[in-house]
Amino acid sequence: MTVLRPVRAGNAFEETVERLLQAIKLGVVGPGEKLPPERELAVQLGISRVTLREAIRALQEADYLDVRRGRYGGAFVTYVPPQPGTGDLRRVVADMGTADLADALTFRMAVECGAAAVLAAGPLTGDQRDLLRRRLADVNEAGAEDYRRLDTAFHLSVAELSGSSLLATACADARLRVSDLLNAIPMLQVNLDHSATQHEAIVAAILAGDPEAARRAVSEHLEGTAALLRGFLS
Amino acid sequence: MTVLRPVRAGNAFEETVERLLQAIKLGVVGPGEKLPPERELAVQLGISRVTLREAIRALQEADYLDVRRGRYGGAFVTYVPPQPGTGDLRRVVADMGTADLADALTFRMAVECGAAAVLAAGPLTGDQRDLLRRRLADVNEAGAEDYRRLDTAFHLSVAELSGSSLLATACADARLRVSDLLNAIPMLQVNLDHSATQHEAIVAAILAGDPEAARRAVSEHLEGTAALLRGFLS
DNA sequence: ATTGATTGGGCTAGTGTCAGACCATTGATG
DNA sequence: CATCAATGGTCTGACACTAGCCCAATCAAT
Repeated sequence: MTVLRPVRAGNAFEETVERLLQAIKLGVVGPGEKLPPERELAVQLGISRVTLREAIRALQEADYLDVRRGRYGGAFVTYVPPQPGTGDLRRVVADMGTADLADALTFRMAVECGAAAVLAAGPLTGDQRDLLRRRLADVNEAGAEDYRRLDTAFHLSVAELSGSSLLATACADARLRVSDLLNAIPMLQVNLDHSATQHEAIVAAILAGDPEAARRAVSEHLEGTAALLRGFLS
Repeated sequence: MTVLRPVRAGNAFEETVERLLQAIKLGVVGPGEKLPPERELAVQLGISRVTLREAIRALQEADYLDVRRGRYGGAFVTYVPPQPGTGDLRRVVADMGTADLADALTFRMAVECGAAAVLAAGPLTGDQRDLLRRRLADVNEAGAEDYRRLDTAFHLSVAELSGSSLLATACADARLRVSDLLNAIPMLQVNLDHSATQHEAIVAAILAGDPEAARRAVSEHLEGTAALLRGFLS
């Protein structure tokens, strides 16, 4: 039964590593940037500094972080997303299992469509409209190294602007579950152009305040990604 | 930022109490039924028996459970959902905060609409169709005491049949967040009739394989509940 | 009445996690 | 060059949680 599932996913250390890995892989803290100071971060994550430091050390040893002491020191992100190639995709899928893959794609479709619809339905301030346009522009101007990160930022912005933190969390979770997959598929210019058009459509629908159109636009966009995945797998 | 939120909601004891309360309030284990044996349940919840027992004792002292020793003993649910009255509603809302309320309603709307659409889109086996009809019939035949529980079961069935365990979990979570509210609003015959019609529409759309209609039907249904809440609050 | 299986009740030793204090290093600033 | 603020590094005592074991109660089957 769904409700009598494990109370916690693992011990505090493991969960913390997972979280930091999320922040890094999703590009919340990009390459060269640093995590917040330990004391601060520990509070944000609701754990003790000791546990946080263990997690940081693990990521350091796995070459995700470079930790420097002293003032202006900190834990700097060294991880750069791998240049994608189709070769890895099957391995990534094998790692997560096809059932989980379908689950993740379905979940993502549901929550992101929902977030876009909610956002389009509500009134938007000028700042919010600007942010949305800014993120859209960022993706369009992005080079190959930054593309995934800024694409993620765009999608998460839609979720966060919806005003529902539960939805935003769900979208972040969903995105994370597919991020390894996305990183493994090659970026072809055709697909990038296609995505750009779809991103435009999403923003247009949201700014126009048309929930149905927004939902449809997101749906088509994500369906495109899913189709791409299936294409590389078959 | 969404991704650097607390790693754990509280200590194991608190989270366990919360979970068991979920199971009880959502009617996963109905009045008079008993929880699984401690050793078994502890494994399911991924916690030690000691911690589980503390949680059970807390619920026992709060009169949710009656614990009996010996063979054929166990932790029996004594909790019966309170007969609803509008008086409590304001207090419940005050407890959770209006921002959280809006968040919960939004989240629920997104995930349940998504689940219904997914379910309607996919092919359904005969058994699945039967289960759906069965749950619908259960709600319609339910007496006042069983109504909320069977209504929950109906909604959760839609989510679980969608085949996405992530979505099902999200729906259960969403339902839980509003369950206190639902329990606090009075059940008027008009509303029950209205809900019954909407439930029929949802099932019809799903069985017809029409995702758009299914989404719309769920949306109207939940919007009705939300409106009802607003009505009692204003 | 006896037995045996099932279940809750309780104990202990070991490990995980926490809060808080203090130390060590770094580099900008005066 | 000395200072100082910000930051990572380390230690300690307390508490939470776990695994595993054995005890106590209950009740159907014999």
